[in-house]
Amino acid sequence: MRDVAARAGVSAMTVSRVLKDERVSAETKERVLAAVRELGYRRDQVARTLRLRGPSGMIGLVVTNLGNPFYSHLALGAEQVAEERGLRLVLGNTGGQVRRERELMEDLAARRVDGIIVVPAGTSHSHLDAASLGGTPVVFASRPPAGTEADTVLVDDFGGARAATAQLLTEGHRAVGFLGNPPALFTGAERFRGYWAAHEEHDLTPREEWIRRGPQDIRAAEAAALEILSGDDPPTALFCTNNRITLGAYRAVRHLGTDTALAGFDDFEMADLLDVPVTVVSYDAEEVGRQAARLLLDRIEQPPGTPQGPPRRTVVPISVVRYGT
Amino acid sequence: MRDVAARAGVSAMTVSRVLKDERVSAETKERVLAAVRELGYRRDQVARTLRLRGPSGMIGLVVTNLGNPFYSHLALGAEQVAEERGLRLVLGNTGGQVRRERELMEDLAARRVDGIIVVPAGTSHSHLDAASLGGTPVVFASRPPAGTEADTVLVDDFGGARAATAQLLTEGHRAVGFLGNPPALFTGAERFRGYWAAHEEHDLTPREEWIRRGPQDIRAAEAAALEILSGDDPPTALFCTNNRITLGAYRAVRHLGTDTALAGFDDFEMADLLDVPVTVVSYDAEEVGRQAARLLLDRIEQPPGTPQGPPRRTVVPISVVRYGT
DNA sequence: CTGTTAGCGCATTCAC
DNA sequence: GTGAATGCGCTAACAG
Repeated sequence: MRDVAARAGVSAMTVSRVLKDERVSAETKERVLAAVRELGYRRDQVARTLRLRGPSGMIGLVVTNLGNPFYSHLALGAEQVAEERGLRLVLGNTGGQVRRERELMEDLAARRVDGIIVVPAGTSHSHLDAASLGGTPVVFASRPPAGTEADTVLVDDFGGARAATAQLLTEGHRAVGFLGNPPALFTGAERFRGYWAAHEEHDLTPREEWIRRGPQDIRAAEAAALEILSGDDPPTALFCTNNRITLGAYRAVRHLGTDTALAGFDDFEMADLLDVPVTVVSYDAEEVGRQAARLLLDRIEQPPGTPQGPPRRTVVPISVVRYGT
Repeated sequence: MRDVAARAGVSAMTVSRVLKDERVSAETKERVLAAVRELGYRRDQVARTLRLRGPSGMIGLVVTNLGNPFYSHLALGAEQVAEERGLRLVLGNTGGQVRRERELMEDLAARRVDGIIVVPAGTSHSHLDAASLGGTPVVFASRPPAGTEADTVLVDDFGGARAATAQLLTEGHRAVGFLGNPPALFTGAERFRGYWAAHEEHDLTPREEWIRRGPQDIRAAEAAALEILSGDDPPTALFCTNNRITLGAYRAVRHLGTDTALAGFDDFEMADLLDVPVTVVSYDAEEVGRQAARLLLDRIEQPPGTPQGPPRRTVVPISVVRYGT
């Protein structure tokens, strides 16, 4: 900046003003801009952030597994909103490890990110509290905070699971199995609740033999589905809590050649091409990211000193789509 | 830091030393660490980066579309390697717009990222040159630089397309259509070259009517495939340049009920469950990100003053997988 | 409209 | 082993 100033025959302060587009004579401005171009000068964001003692222009995004399309779409949505404000996204992948999560949050706070969106990993989230992070605002996505309070964006897990299960029941199925995430996961618990609620509303009680709350990947889901469907008196339909599991179940159904109906959380490409009827809970993963970013920006753009409002919570709606015959 | 120093009854300098684990008496160290804990002190990365005049501990990743699984896996791979070195990833999504790309690169350089991995958007990349970015090292991923030189990681586009096409020809097909990206895209051009080369090696020349070099998404690909397959003397197989297009082609084949064989770049879930034979070019997208990050780290960790070696180029291998009957 | 002074939070250099 | 001065690059606040 000094170099630019020297070349333009002005003080550093004037250069700073030109770059900020403050009141400077047109002529001086021209000279300074010329010098900037000639020297290929670029204002240093790091020094700027330090001096301004304020926003770094970056927001953190901490997810459990970027390889999962849900999270990459969430990231995309958050990026879109951040981009509109000229904010950059700093990414962290925890792999579901609480320790990594804690380190990441600390590191992001130390980098003075303006706020953090996090898909929390563990079951206790006191280390994700804004206060313990030097006041960095935090928004939870996909799973709600436990042991702290914060803005949150959720998917309608309960409603989606209930509606999809209800769809099967309405079609006449009376024996609907459940294949899905462990109950320790918020989404797993909610989706199971939905599955159960739909049954209650039809005055039915699911049979324990038809329920598997463990499988996490396609292979495990396939194995579990094979087991359920090979039992005596197998269910005529299966509800699956995510698309990996639905795929596993489909493999099993296809393998056995039964005409088991499937319903599952998460839409997927090709769902309409399977040769068994599939009901799917569809929602906009990008929208989860967008809403999270918006909640965060609302906090960030709050003038300092303003009393903080209570935590807000939004829910991204789902729709049930029925494919196949 | 001053607060911590005061509380521990030492100077700020000593606190700095403790945090860097330099020679400090064990007793002092203990007192300082206690003060750090009590005050919840966290060393400011921004000030640190400014003072050290060096590494910010962040690397930039600029991709065209994070919603595409290829890029999100690339990001995941890059994150893995960065994570090992304690580096954070700063993400930018260009949507394929050169203008956004230029702005992003500028911004990242201004933030003093240690280096940038970029999937370039346009056809001329002089604005992506390290020199024009204040010396920030740049690595190209998936597409090579044009109009500048830089380290690059590519997928074996040519080899993959050739091998997959050859597979079809070896199975006896003599009429193989081509469905794919426009030739302006590096990958599109390379994959077309591969398709063509396989034919030459079999002393064949593909017919123009079987070639569509435009479709970019599933719908367009489906339409194009329907067109080709509905013509007189349609091909008995199709080579598709990416998984979106393969899916579109599959829809068309399924719709028409022909027994057209398919081959395509990119593996995808369920490829083995389709009811037509599918040959797929499989590769590790995460590995592209990992290798890009490694090339970048090699540059970054080069002690300043060391003469820069020539640009390096690595190619991620592919394998051909045949599914179905 | 423009320049000068001072300091953001930290770490390097030199003293002690 | 520890402390005091100095400056990284930039910009508020206050002159002029």
